[in-house]
Amino acid sequence: MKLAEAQQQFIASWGAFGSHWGINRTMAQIHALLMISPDPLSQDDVMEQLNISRGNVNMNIRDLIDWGLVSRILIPGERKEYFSAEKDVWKVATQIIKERKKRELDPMLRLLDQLDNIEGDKKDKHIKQFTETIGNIRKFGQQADRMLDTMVKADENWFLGNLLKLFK
Amino acid sequence: MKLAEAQQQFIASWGAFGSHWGINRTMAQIHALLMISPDPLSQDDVMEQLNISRGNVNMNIRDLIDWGLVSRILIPGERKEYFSAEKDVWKVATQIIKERKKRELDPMLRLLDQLDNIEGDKKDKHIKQFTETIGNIRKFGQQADRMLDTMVKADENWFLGNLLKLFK
DNA sequence: CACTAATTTCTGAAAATATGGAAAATACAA
DNA sequence: TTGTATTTTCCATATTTTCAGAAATTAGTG
Repeated sequence: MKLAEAQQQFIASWGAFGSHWGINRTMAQIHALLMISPDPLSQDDVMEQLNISRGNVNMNIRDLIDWGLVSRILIPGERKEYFSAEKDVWKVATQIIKERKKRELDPMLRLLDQLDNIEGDKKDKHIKQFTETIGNIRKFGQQADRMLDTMVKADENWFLGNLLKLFK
Repeated sequence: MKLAEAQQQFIASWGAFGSHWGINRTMAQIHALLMISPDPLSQDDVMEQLNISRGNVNMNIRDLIDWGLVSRILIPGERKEYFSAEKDVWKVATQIIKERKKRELDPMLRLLDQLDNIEGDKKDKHIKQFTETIGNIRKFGQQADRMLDTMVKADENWFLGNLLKLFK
């Protein structure tokens, strides 16, 4: 397969993939493009290669920077800003986990804490089912929370090593 | 807190939560409602409690059944169908993992396999960066794939037990 | 069969989201 | 300053997604 074709496919699929994960298509495509680019790219480079407008590129690159997946690169003597993506897949994954945990899991757990105390007859089946469901989701969420925390802090080799032992 | 209020909040948040995860809001809300209902509900019950149209309820319940999260319940003597959600959180989680793996991770890995063989000068930095990125994502994906497989097959207690040992 | 209850599909409308491109703001150099 | 390159914001438009409600289909009943 030719490089150009493979690149196109990868960018397109990464975009589609991302959109199943709450990340918009364009943002994921820009991310894909930067991951396979050996050198940092400018906004104009991205515009040209993906055929999207300046405003769109700008917004999405800013989001990627917020997510900690892309960083600004200043090239001495150049006035333009350049951008480069983290290329270590482990770091990309833990960064995404960290952010999503903060934005989604943590608030959900806080809500579940609040919902845990219901007034009324504990024997009522509606109350019983509700508190039981909430309680179980909470317990599960807390486990997941701890596991993800450890994972984010961990070193890749340590993690994979232990994991392999576990899942032999 | 009153039960009714807590239920409302849970349903609303579960809906919002789901929409970050490629599951549409209504579908997640119906799922939430069924999880906290002690008895199976009919389409009309769901319509009434969530204020959504018959068509919408029908479509989304069908999707939930496809995902393996909800099952049809036939009550003898009753002509209506009733629906009930899996309430074991571990089963819910593994079911979702299983489905998403099948729908997203597996196709992505298949694509990456294809993209691994690029024609051209292996010294070219574009080719080098591309094959390296693809290769790393692939390796990572395969690890995740194996881990999720094990997890899906595993029993909850075994899994959590081992996990706790690992993440102490 | 015919009649009715219940489910499913379909369609256009509405809401939400993404996008392009111009205009405004900023940064830098002379 | 002033002029120019670059980035960022803004908002009208396009696209996608969600949704209600009607129509069509299916299944149960006498």
